[in-house]
Amino acid sequence: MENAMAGYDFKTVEKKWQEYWQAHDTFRQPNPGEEGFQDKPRFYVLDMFPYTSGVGLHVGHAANYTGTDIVARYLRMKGFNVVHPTGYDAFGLPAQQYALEHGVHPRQTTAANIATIQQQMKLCGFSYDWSRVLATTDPDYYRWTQWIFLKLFNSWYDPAAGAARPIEELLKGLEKGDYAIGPAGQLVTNVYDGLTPYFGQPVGTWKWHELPPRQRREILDQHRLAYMAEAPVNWCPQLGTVLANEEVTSEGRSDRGDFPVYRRPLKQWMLRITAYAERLLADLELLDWPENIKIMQRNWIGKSTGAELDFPLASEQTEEWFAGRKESGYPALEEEDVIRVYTTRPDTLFGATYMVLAPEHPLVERITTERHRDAVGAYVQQASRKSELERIAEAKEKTGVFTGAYAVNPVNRQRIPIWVADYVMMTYGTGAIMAVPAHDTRDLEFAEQFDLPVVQVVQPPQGMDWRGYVDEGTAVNSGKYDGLATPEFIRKITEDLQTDGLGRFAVNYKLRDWIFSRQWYWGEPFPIVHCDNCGTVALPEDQLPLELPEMADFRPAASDDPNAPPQPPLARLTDWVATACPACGRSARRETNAMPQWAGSCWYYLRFLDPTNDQAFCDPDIEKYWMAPTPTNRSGGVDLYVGGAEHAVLHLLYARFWHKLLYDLGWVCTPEPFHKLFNQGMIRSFAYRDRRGVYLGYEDVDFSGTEPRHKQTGEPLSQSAEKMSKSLKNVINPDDVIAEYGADTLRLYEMFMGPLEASKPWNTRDVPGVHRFCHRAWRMLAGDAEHEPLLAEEADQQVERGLHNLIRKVGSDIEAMKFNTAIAAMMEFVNLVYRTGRISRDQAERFVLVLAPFTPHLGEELWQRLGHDKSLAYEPWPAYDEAMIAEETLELAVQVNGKVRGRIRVAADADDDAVIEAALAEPKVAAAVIGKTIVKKIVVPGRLANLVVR
RNA sequence: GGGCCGGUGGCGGAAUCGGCAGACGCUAGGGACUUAAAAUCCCUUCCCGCUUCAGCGGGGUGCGGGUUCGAAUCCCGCCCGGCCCA
Repeated sequence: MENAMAGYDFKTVEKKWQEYWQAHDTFRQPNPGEEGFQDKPRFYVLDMFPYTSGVGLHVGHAANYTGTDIVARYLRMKGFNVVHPTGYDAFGLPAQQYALEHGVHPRQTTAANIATIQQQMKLCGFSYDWSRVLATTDPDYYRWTQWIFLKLFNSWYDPAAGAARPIEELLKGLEKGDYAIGPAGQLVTNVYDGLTPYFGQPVGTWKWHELPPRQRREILDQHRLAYMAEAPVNWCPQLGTVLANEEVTSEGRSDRGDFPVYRRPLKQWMLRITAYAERLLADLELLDWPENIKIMQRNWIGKSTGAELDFPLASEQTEEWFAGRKESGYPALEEEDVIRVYTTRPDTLFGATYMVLAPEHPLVERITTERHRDAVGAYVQQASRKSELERIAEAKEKTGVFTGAYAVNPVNRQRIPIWVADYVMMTYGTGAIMAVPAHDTRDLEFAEQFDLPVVQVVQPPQGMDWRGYVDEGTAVNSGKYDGLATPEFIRKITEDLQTDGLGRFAVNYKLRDWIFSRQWYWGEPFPIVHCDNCGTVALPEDQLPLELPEMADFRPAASDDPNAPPQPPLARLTDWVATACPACGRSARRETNAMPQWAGSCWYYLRFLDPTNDQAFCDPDIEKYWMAPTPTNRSGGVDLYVGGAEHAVLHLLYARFWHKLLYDLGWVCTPEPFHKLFNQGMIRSFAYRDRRGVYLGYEDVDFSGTEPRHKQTGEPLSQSAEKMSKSLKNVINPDDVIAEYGADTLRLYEMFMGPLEASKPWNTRDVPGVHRFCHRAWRMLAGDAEHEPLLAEEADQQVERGLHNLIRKVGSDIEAMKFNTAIAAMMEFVNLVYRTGRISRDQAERFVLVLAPFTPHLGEELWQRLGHDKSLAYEPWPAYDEAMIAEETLELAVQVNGKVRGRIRVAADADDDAVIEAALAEPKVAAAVIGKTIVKKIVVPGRLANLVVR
């Protein structure tokens, strides 16, 4: 078998060209100002870089990277300067756990994993510019990750400017008296002298110079974009760290290790991404992204409009209180004896029959009556053990307890009970809700569970049950508002509440600030020092990078006690922790948390542009050349970014946030990092099960018949396309495919399977088909032991026409990322040449150039055999001539009443009358219309004619 | 429960704007070449029916309706699957 295929020896050929590319730096792309740089249009094509797991690349990565590689190779031939880099995302919990499991330092396992992946990438023949490679774990790289963190730390979000600005400017503003300080530390613009009710109570407003130094520092710290705050987090005592929501399973356990996870308030570093909520939402309009990804981001940001309003506690409420409110207006901050709620449906206020506080709500403790104290305490305790996901997921069975306290519905002065229930989240809105069971699904379930009153206030359209009706309708049981349509009602009642000092219009976002610290070892250290004298102090930039210190035992402090204090591994390095305060020189302590896994991937696309710069994260002129807007890229940023949809929200949102910060501060020239985004689909693979449901590996399946059978027993097996996983025994390893068929075949198959964006199953049986095509292409131009090549002196006109058609088709398909149909067209062309029996040298060369982006090794080797001595990587993409493609005569289908009755051949430029005439001359058509009246004649140029008869 | 995407032969898929459904590849069957096998090449391969053959007729893109000269494609309702959010 091997012997007969001696013609195309992919093993030798692929090795030869991989070595050639490496030796000649074929894909090195110089930057502007560098030697060898040519002034040409630019294109930045980027893959989501891989996480350096221990298992290397899988076929899904290979599909993604092959797609971008084809685009990069094509555009180089089209005359673009193409920057096409890659690197490694290498910090984080998976790498640390992998290292722990293997008893090796993560530095070593990471290096080994990087070496494996890089080897795989080179074996696939990807045309990366290896002079730009980086890993997020390189001190030269994370130096700038830390630098950007310091930019966050040293900035505040100026709502007036709608942008981040250096914290010094805030300090200046405070010193000059542009701002005063409200009672909660919030900024008060001095225009109204701090007395206007809109800005809160006039009492308790301070001027900057009136405050003691410590308080001044705290106020500045409160406004930084990176700040420390107590936040409810997913605490996993056994892993000894805080986990991100997506690292927690729906059962409330850790994704890694399956340990219990607890909700617990802990002081953490936070990034103020919420300041950017509106811009992150609005700027989606600038982007050429798949609509579903934009929708996911919009949902995640979760903007809603509605009203914020106050329910006084029944114990405090008097008519004087309401009169006072009308006098003083709606306070900016929640007062002590009121429950503030956010609702998108203030029109349902008359139907609010009870209230619910989140278990973490600060009022719970204060308002619970003696009789209910034990039950409430136990409930709050129990709720803290559930993850947020778990609380949301428990849709069916609602739980909760009565506090014994009552609030007053401000519009009808009714006393309504206050409950505590975990279906209300402290992290959404104000952590308290007014419950309108008649028109809210969860409130209704709760009310039914605990037998609370349900009052209709919305009249649904005819024929629908009002109970549980959540959409818009007409107001009922709502006093003077009865009869109003929902939108009008919302506007009216909110205005009235505002007049009465009881509420106001409000915008709410689901987006939360980003919890940015982790209690693990394998992450970027924070460039921060804690000083008793100066507070939280940034390291000066010239002290970066703050290198991650070596640790023999980097195991996190695991504990069975959910209340034990976090002990980041770095805290055990007492020599390292002890340092001098950069501000005052006295002894101080280093921050011992580490950054989360997302940090490094937030800006890597910028470092690729100027990876060795030690003066800046990227030179501004270089950044401008590669990122500035172009005619086809209005927003600016990476021209094409390809990766899986699993990063639709977090990575892409975090990177956009960091990019906007750098944009505000003038470090980058575009508001968005990635102009065009493309999501490749998941590659699944067939899994085989016997009657008992036991999964079988491919080596145990007999594929020879029409249906898969068990190799040993002959039992028929069930087949289903599943996500690849060890337990389903259906993992396809790209290295194995390369060993058996070569990289060109792997590339070709992955692109031929179907559209890149579609989810599709790997079918091992289809691989030889594209492999055969490689051999056919080779034999066509180079021959083998038994066959002469089809190269001929004289060009065939049919082949020439087919070639022009092919050049056009492949070019437009690559630009549309439709690689599967491009390959089908190449197969058709090769079939045409075999039928014709000859192809001229000149035609052969153009065909090879078209083929090469897909199967670069085969392309280079054939190119060389056609008499060229250097790589085809920068050869111009062949041109095509429309006139050559146009046929002189066309075959049209002729329909009678929509059914095809015959075919005619007419001149390409035949007019409608000529087509109809030819159609009627066709015997089968004539037979179908005979004796009938033709009532309508339709001619679709180049396609068909349709005669409507009666 | 809500949102988004999808459902086309034995399989992966194709069909630019509403215009010949099933390109291309695989599988399977048959044939040529061969001592034999592999490789290669050729033919058949959506379903049903008629026909000795050439060929002919009908149905068909998850299901049911609709719009249209014409629907895989557009609209309405339903079923199923996937992803995201709840």
